[in-house]
Amino acid sequence: MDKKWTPTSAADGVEQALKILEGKWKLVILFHLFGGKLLRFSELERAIPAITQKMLIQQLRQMEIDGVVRRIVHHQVPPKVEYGLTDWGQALCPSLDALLKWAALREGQGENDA
Amino acid sequence: MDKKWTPTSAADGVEQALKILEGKWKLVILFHLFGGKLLRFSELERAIPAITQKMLIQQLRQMEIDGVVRRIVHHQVPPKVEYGLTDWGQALCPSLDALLKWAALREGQGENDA
DNA sequence: CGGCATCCCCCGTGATACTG
DNA sequence: CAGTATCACGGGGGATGCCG
Repeated sequence: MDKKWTPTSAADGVEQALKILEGKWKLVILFHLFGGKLLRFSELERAIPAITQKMLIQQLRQMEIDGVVRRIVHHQVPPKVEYGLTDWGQALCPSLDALLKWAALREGQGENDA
Repeated sequence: MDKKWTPTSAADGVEQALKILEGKWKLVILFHLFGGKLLRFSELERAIPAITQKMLIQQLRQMEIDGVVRRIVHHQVPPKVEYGLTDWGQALCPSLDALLKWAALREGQGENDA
């Protein structure tokens, strides 16, 4: 399976996966769910102050559809809904972790902030 | 250095890095530069048929500014310009690789195509 | 608390044509 | 070949208000 994949053919499959992560907030949300944490809607809102409810729920829903995020509803009042990663979502952790390390590397590199 | 980073503080730094990868084509381009390959402008164009010149040069420029991509100009006619990853860009390879593996995992998972 | 509906605006993106 | 310039558009994303 890990034969000499041409970048072209590999990229083809990758682009599909990439679309799942597309969007301004997907990765940010995932990072907060990183490590199998379960977070309530409001917790995510507070964790990502810059995001709006609409965007949060929208991206959450899309990722749920894409099978990356799972939604756990607790039928009670007041309502309580938690979000976490699916197994496949967990499989993203190595990538997220690598990304985390990469970001940390930024110190002292050619950072060039906007 | 790898003390107990709170996700909040880590995410703060990560979000900066994430913005660098934002955009419809950044990752796709990076995947084609993956492995230290040097590609000419026209080669990238052909490798990513769906992209327009404008988008290609735009994303390339931004990534160059962000220190992820390097631009090698060969002063000659006809003009020849090659693009590759910087050291910091190379540092993204583990992430890209992990992403690649994750994408491959998609077979037989809960794929749910749009 | 968690979520949906609506309106609206901006900017990311695309198409086309031109230049060094 | 490797860009730049310009115009146009669509929808992603923001603000606000209401509902179960």
